[in-house]
Amino acid sequence: MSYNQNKQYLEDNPEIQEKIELYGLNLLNEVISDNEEEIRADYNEANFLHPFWMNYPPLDRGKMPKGDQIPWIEVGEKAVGSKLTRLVSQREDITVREIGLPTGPDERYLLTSPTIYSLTNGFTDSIMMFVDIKSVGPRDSDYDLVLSPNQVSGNGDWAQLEGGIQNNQQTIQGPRSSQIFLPTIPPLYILSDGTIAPVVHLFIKPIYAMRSLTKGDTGQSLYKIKLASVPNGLGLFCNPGYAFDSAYKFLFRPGKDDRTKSLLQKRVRVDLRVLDKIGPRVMTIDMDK
Amino acid sequence: MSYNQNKQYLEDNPEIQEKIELYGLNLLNEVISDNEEEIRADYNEANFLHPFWMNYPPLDRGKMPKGDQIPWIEVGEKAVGSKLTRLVSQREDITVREIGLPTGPDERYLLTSPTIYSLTNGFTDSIMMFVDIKSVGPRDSDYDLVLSPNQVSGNGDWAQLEGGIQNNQQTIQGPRSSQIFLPTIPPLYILSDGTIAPVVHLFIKPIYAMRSLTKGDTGQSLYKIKLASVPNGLGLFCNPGYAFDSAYKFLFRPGKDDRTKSLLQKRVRVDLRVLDKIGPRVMTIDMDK
DNA sequence: ATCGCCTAATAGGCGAT
DNA sequence: ATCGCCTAATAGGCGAT
Repeated sequence: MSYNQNKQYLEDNPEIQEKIELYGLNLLNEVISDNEEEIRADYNEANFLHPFWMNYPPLDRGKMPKGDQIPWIEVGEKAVGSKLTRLVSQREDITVREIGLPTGPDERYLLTSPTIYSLTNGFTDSIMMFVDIKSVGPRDSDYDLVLSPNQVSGNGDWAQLEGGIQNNQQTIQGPRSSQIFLPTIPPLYILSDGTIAPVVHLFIKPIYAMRSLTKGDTGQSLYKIKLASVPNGLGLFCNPGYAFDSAYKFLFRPGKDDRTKSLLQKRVRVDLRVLDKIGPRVMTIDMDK
Repeated sequence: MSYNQNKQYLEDNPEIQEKIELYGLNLLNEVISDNEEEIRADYNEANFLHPFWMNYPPLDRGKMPKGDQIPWIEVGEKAVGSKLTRLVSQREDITVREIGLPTGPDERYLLTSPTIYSLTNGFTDSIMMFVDIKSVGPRDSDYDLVLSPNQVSGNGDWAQLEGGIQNNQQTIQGPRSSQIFLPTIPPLYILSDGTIAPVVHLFIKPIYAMRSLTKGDTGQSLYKIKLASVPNGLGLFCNPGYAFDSAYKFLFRPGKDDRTKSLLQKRVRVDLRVLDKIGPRVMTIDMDK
């Protein structure tokens, strides 16, 4: 049970976890800056290619779609999300491994680097990168993340050897409403070769403009990218326990699911305005041409 | 409308399209062979990590699940699919770009290489790789692919400049039943910089064993990987028109969707036993330890 | 061997308050 | 500003015939 020992160490030394979370955040920020041109070009290429998909677009969905918007989810997942994973893997001192897991976010990989070794004072040279792409257009909120249980880690207790890790349910109290949220991800993994891999949760939020609304133009083009680092389960629920700190009230708010969704599977909202108060965990990058 | 000119060229020279399809197939095969160890290790790591997800597994789905199987979709998509994309991008003479598109398969990217330039006699140096991961366990067929409309290209007519590309609906006649299938992907793209990118459709089929069934063991481990190259829309429906050739009867069979699915959105089955007759388009790689 | 019955998980637009 | 109403698209296990 080297798991419990290492979890305890991370719990007792929250500045270590914070360092590697900011390392991941800054890494994505750097990679975006270094490749801004390519990201914008490939994202906006979807508009140029309109004749190739216009007769078979992803169909309107949800409640009362206005009809002038095209679901743009996959453009961001590929031209930003997959691309950044490749670009990260090409960095000089970084090694990437796609470790098998039956659930998790869009992009997930073990990232190994001597930089992590020195940031953690030799505790580990690896982190489990959990990166999800969260696109929005001009009609949805650009200041929150809607997260599924499989995208958030919890306190990660592992009491019985045969029992596996377990997370506590959290009551999410918003200004008007409340719900339960049950994160399903452990705060760290111990791999078969002994690698200690704390989980780092990053979110990439491509924000697109609907040019029909602003410029009398057409297409949905990349406007901004927001980056966010959400603390892992130990930081959120153990030490320092941001989720329970009144300084960060409404960090979590109820998500987008309706009452037909099973209580324990509901998504939660993370408010970037509040997350930003915890530290330099939110970045906005202008991607407009 | 350089599109029509280039489409015509490819249609008139089906051996060119075939060459790049086999190039893509062999590329994936090589990359798997060269990295067999890593792929197997990362895939099977999901079993070692059982304690980390056992309390929050992906839930059983579909009709009458037996209860001893765990949805293993994402293990294959990441430890095989995403991994192969990264490994391809690391090849010496290959460049990868994640071109934005609102629909398509799991992995899609523009692949540029001098090898393509010479294979096509200078027609183009690039192909649009459309790669989908299709996992199965011991209780599903290992000899067919179930393909969504967004994973298959069609004849790709582009008549009116403003009209965009259009594909013909196909009637799929199986031994017992029939359905309509409407592919939604064009056989080639012309990018904003003039790049001609014929679409190459490849399928990676990780086959896992349920060790509880065979060895009195536990876990779902990688057993084989099948690779398949499905001809693009020009080859299938124009020239030579494999879909209509009685030598390849039942290449397509009805898919897995039920009658509630809109007629034009139904998936189709591609029979690997028949596909194999078209040429060396199916490969099986033993991945058992 | 054929084929379709059947449901989890993801995602974010947009209205109601 | 809050929050939940609401639906497309993907996927493959497994039974019925």
